[in-house]
Amino acid sequence: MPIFCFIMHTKAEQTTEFIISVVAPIFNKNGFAATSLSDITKATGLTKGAIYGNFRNKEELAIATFNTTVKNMLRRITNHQSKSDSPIKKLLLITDFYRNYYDYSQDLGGCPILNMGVDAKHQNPILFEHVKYTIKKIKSNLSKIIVNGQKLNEIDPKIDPVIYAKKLYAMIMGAIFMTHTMEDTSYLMTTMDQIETMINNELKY
Amino acid sequence: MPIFCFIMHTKAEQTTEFIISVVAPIFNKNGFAATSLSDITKATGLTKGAIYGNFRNKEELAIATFNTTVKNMLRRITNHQSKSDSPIKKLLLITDFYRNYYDYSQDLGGCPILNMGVDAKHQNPILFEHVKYTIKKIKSNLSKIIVNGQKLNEIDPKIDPVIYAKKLYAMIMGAIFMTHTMEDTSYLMTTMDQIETMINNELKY
DNA sequence: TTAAAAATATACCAAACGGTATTTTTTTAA
DNA sequence: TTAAAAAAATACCGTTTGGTATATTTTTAA
Repeated sequence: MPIFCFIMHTKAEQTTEFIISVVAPIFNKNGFAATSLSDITKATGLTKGAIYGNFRNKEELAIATFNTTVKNMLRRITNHQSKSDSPIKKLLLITDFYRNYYDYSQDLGGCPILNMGVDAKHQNPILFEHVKYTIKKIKSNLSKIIVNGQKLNEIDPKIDPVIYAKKLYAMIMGAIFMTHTMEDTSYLMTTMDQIETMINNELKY
Repeated sequence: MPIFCFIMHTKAEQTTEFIISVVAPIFNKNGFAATSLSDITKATGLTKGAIYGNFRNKEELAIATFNTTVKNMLRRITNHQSKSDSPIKKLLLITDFYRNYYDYSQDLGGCPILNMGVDAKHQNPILFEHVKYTIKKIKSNLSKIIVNGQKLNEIDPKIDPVIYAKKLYAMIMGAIFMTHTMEDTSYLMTTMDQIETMINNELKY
């Protein structure tokens, strides 16, 4: 008969979570190939035995760290945009979220979608698929907000939701790349200004 | 007394150029750490002796490949925008260039600025400086076109050239990232549409 | 044609790589 | 408290890593 355990996690679960939390920013910063097992053991203070007892191999660990980081990030965005029911205001809450994205993503070791999108493309097809899946989810979230805005007569019905979602997310990713590469948050700020202008001038009904 | 040699290159120069041309897309695709000397010798058909006879180490070779690829790319953009003297038309020629950028950069193994910007950031400070320098050059080119457009009364004098150049280049880089990651050129196309709309609606005087 | 110089190939190095089999330690539940 | 089970540490594996010293080949210019 199984024992239901609500608060405590087993030792294994705790270790697994601990490894992920410590290793996630390392993989995010250095990429898959440039992160070695010795980087991982050094950072965690654990031995290879412990790592390979919790993860089948380096790849599985890398995927777990990416998925965990992204899951936390998506929850945060969802939380943030749930502060309003109005689609237009939801979009403005998203630009607001990304205005603070540099500080947030710095703690993660950079933007995981950007970093893994570039890193995994020619290195790790499975990890790369996870990146694409994540982008599809975010894009779909954006386009659903636009569709909803059209239903509620907040957004111009002539707008193509999918195309506009693509445009917006490309702009966001570009601002993230430029801000991290040039270490200059004004890229994020001015791009969010531009998106807000577009929301007001092109989207609003 | 030196002999001036206009057509022929010495054997060494030929080999150096050959190595760069073969290895450039490999570094661009895989990144610095994930490209091994054996990748390099395999692709060139040369031995380590030949490689290390032409380059001090792996890093110097990586920098040489990046600089060569970028130099060729910048020459191509410069060429393209020189087809008009009008600043507004120069900007439209740049969007036109990036509409074809997916096919072009595919041959290079992806966008070197995007790939190396992400890859080198936590791996190779010298290479990363080269990326930043390149971005500054491109951004400065854009802002000079805008300044010139204001001088010629083609562009609204209320526009801040540096801020607008940042905005435009962030959008371009975002479109490049999305197109390469999702393997979908519509990101580049719709972003260029948007930039052209901005040129016509916000920039034009 | 030939000898010096330059370029390339060969053979080798210690260190680090990802991964595994085995032993020791710790946790678990009776 | 204790024995079984689970987790972590240790010791080891073959391979690959970037790099170098030396030998060989090729180019160069007299």
